Amino acid sequence: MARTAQDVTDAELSVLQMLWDHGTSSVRELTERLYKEVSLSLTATVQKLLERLEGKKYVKRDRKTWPHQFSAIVRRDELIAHQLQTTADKLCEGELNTLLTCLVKTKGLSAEDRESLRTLLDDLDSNAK
Amino acid sequence: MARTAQDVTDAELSVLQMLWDHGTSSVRELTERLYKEVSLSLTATVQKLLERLEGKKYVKRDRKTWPHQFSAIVRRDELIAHQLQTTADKLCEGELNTLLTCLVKTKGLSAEDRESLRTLLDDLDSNAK
DNA sequence: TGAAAGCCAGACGACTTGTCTTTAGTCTGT
DNA sequence: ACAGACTAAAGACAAGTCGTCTGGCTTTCA
Repeated sequence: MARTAQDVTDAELSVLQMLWDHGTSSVRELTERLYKEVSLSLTATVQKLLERLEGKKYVKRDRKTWPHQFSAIVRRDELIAHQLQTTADKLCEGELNTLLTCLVKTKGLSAEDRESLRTLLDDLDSNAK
Repeated sequence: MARTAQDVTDAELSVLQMLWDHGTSSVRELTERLYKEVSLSLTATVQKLLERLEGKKYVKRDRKTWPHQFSAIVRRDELIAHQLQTTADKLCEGELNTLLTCLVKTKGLSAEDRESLRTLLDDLDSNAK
């Protein structure tokens, strides 16, 4: 039994970052931004990464345009939340709250960090009301 | 270039869980708990996992006893914090606060969850004062 | 219609990871 | 002190991942 596949690999993530930062793009544009140069092999690499991201439903492709236009269909914070949920499942039996507590407890949060978190919680409270 | 190695793999984690739950153990004990049976190959597998965990400084081995006794040298919450930091580094440029914010924002925390978090923050405040 | 670019499928090599085999070392009861 | 049983250590191995590349095809546009 070999290792379990990662949700998003490093190379895939770097493509996603470009899509988040610059919006809908073509393969060429992405390649230029990522590698500062364009070649047959490099664009093929990006193509493959996009293909895999498309399979994972993190990116969508507009096939009606030429060249195809790619855009992210997860937001950065959604992906983060998903990753955290995965970690929670593995280490805390899915208890996100446990994980949050561990996190807040163990890592040194600054006073400002704590303050902004508290504000955030307040907002949530009033929305939920 | 292949993928970057995982911090703790699934099989390694299951060994760690046993150490967390039952404390210092021998290879045989771990094997029995994990597989409900003992064989040459299974114990060798556990042995190898322990060896790798030792290399990662997550487990220590007492070579003075026979058979060797193994124990975890990270706590569960330390490992969790480390995993989260890794995620933060990858997705938020290391900003743990950003990650926390994303998390709290995106995932539905219950009112009780929010309350316990707030209490936790209060505790931290008074300790830090 | 021919050149330039993009699309796609498949192949590849380096690496990871869980498992197993083999050999050598250590303990136990008699 | 020796047979038998167990443990330790090292390495091999298969299956899978992942980033990269090649080569053949399609589309666009001058």
